[in-house]
Amino acid sequence: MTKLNKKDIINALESIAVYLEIKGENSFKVSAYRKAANALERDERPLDKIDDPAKLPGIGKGTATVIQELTTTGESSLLNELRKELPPGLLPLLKLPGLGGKKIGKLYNELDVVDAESLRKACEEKRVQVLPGFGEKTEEKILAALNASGKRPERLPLAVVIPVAEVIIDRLKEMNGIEQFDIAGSFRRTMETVKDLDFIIATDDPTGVGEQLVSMANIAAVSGHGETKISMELQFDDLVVPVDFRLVKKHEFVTTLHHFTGSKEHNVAMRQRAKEKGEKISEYGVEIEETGKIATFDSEKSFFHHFGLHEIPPQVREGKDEITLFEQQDYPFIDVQDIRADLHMHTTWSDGADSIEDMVEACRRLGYEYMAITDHSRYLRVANGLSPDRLKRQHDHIRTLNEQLPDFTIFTGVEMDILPDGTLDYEDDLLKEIDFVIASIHSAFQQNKETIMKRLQTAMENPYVAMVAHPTGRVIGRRDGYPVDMEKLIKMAAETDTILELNANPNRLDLSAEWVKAAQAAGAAIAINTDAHRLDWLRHMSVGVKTGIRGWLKKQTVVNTWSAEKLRKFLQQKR
DNA sequence: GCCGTTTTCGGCCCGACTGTTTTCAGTCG
Repeated sequence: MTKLNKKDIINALESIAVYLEIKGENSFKVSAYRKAANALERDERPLDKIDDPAKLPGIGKGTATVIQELTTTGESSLLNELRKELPPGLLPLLKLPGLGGKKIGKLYNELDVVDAESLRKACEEKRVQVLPGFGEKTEEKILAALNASGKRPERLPLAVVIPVAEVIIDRLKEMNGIEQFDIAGSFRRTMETVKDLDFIIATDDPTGVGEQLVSMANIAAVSGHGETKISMELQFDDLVVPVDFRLVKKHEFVTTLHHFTGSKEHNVAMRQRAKEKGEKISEYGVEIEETGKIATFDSEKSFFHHFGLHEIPPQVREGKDEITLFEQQDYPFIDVQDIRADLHMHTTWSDGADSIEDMVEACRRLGYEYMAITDHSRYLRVANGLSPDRLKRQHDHIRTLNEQLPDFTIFTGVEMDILPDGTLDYEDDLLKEIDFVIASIHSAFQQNKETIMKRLQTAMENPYVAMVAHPTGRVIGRRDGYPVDMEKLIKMAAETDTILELNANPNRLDLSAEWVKAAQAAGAAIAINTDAHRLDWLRHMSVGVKTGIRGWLKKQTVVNTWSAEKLRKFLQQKR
């Protein structure tokens, strides 16, 4: 028997839900299995620490029995039964847009469709359009979806859609008849990847605004155009981004924004809370059932207040325990206003695009009190890494600049490579002269976990290394990074007083939110830095801060919210 | 299938849009 882990069991429950859906089972029964899978996923304990799954909300007798069976035998008789009954090739069909359980069930029962290939054949032979509930258009759409499937990634990295969102925002600002707009969805929650972009627009003239929207540039297709909702695909070179617009009245804006910000689970939890006090939440407001009156709000803050809650930031609206937590107290989240420095950036001295002077000027304009210039060390030749001599010259230059700025501090710094053999790129004699030494891995990603951990350990134990940058080396949607034992790394960071970076570049977001949470809990210090290689990347700070909020990051944990003096003292105690 | 000091039965979050219909089912978020 193969031992199943928690993820396997969650997947099994989800498969059962999909099979039942195709079978045409009661939709509430179907969602009961999905809910059970969710409940298991949301609980942070490992499987063997959950002695009675039926105690979790959403898991009852039936699903608990299935979980029990999966844990003890590695199989589920229900799932086995369903697999015998229905061809597994039907499951992926649910991903095709426009096809749900009911339609797939019909296709299977009436046309013997068993997988994508037989579905394609049925469409090509025009057997689908004659089924009741189907038609010519449905058949065309299915065929188009089959041809498109697999060609496009299901979710797009945040970094890829940020520029698209910015273009749309600029266009909305130019349009007539828009009173207010904001972006919602997983983009607003600062998820690492998003499926589409959702914009909420307040207007008295939905028809006029709708016409302007569908005549925008870069539209590849308009897939839906109704009174209050317009769906389209925008195309920029090879990149296709699905975008939804919701058009509502000004007084409905806040509840619509909240609704489409989600998450779905958060909304469900909020609605349950509303129901308990005899109210009903929809995107158009809160209906007081007794009087039939609809309450609307002028801010999300007052919306949450209405339910006896402090304002919950979008980034933690996950439907976990945030709602009960915000009943009692506010939470001291980090805020972008708290940031007083950026401690990781590059200039023309290595692979940056802009001069030291320009970076300094930009940081001053951002309202920072101090900063660190951290170009690459000599090992990174492709990035024009600095020899000890060039580094010393650069630091002399920085000190001169610093003297001219009475109200601002530039830390000398470097992003020093941790070499493949585990040694550091510079000697201690040189390092001890530098204010802020970052250690990073940029090479030999394929080494095993033990070797990588040895390298990181050497860096962290060095008294002059202030911080480890982008701790896992991942690039979202492109590469996983090198193998790191994160729990051990976090423990070492706390023990050696080495700062861990939350790299704010939206391609990296490294540490990820979940590890931010773990690092803070373990007492490690965190810095949020942009790693800017050009002036306009300095603006990524807010993405980093929002990712921190997703990890429940508090202001006090973040070293670049401290004063320059406090940070210097912290660095000194390690030396 | 899950849930419950108003309920152990009868609800389950709610609404928009499309393509099929000829008043609505299915899908989606």
